Amino acid sequence: MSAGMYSVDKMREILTCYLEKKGLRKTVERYTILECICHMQGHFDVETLRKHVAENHFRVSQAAVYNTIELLMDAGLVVRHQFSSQVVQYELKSAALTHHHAICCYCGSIREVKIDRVKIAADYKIARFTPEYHSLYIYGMCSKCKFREKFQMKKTINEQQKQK
Amino acid sequence: MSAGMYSVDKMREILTCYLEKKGLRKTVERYTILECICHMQGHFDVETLRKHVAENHFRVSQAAVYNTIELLMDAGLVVRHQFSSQVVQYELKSAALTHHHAICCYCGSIREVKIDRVKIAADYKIARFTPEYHSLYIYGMCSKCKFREKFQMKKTINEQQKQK
DNA sequence: TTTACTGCAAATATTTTGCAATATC
DNA sequence: GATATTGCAAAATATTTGCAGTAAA
Repeated sequence: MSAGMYSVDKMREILTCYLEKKGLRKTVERYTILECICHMQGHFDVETLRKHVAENHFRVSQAAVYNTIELLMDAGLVVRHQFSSQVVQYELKSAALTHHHAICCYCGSIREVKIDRVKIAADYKIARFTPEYHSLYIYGMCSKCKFREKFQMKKTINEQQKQK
Repeated sequence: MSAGMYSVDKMREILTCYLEKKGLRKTVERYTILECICHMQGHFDVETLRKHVAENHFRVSQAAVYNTIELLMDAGLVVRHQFSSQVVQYELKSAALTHHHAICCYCGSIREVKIDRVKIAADYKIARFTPEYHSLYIYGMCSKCKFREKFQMKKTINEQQKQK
């Protein structure tokens, strides 16, 4: 599932197309970062990505990471998520296309859920707007928290954080 | 539409209930901030809210604004959004319940869209998860950008920002 | 009277920017 | 060779935290 529906090669190809169309340069950093993202499972934040790049290949500056993520989003290869925490998360778009997210408001856990995207897409026919991609975030209570609640042990994220 | 489906009084009541249940204090700041949010149209960020509070009522510290927004989210009165920009936006939950969001990837504009929430909710029956609320973000191209594209004037958000 | 909450200011975290060096075209 | 892109470090922005003072219960 690491690279979702597309292979790493396909991703590189899409990036190349995008860069050529836009007249941008094919730098080693851009391809390296893309490849690292493909090999990371699921969601990631900027810092995690940077460490992953450093561990596996070579050093890339913070600025380049930010630049490249923006570029990859623009190229339609990566999408941004903001779940309950403060940290912005990213994900390969081709992976994101295979699921939605169920977020527990009580422990902050995030679960990927298979939901028929076509069915949902069919529901929104918006006048004067051409949809390209959609994100559905479902907030609620996971089974672990439901269980805890039964035994009067329910804690919200706020309360958990205050304990620190 | 300022307060969505609920009146300001109803909101205050919900807050009171929540504070009493949790054994938290009914401070002037909490009620003032809630009231300001009710009177603001649509989305807002922390800084805008702070200014609005200052203009209309009295000074509230930044820390208190952050604390209170967290608390209001916990109370189920406010929801958080992260659209394309870096700035986190908030919205009254009762208002958010009346629409979803169509976000233009090319100019960053955000449109509220009426979509049958019940229909969407019916589509996700998740095992071992109790849904309470969901957000649907539809990314695509608005009519203005579609028009611009026709005349080879298409610009992405990235390109627009670089011009600054 | 107790202590949760606020204001203030400093600390931390996150993202952007300016500029010289470098690598792509 | 021209210049887009990088690395670096500093600046800007956003959020959290510690602590003394204030006010809710």
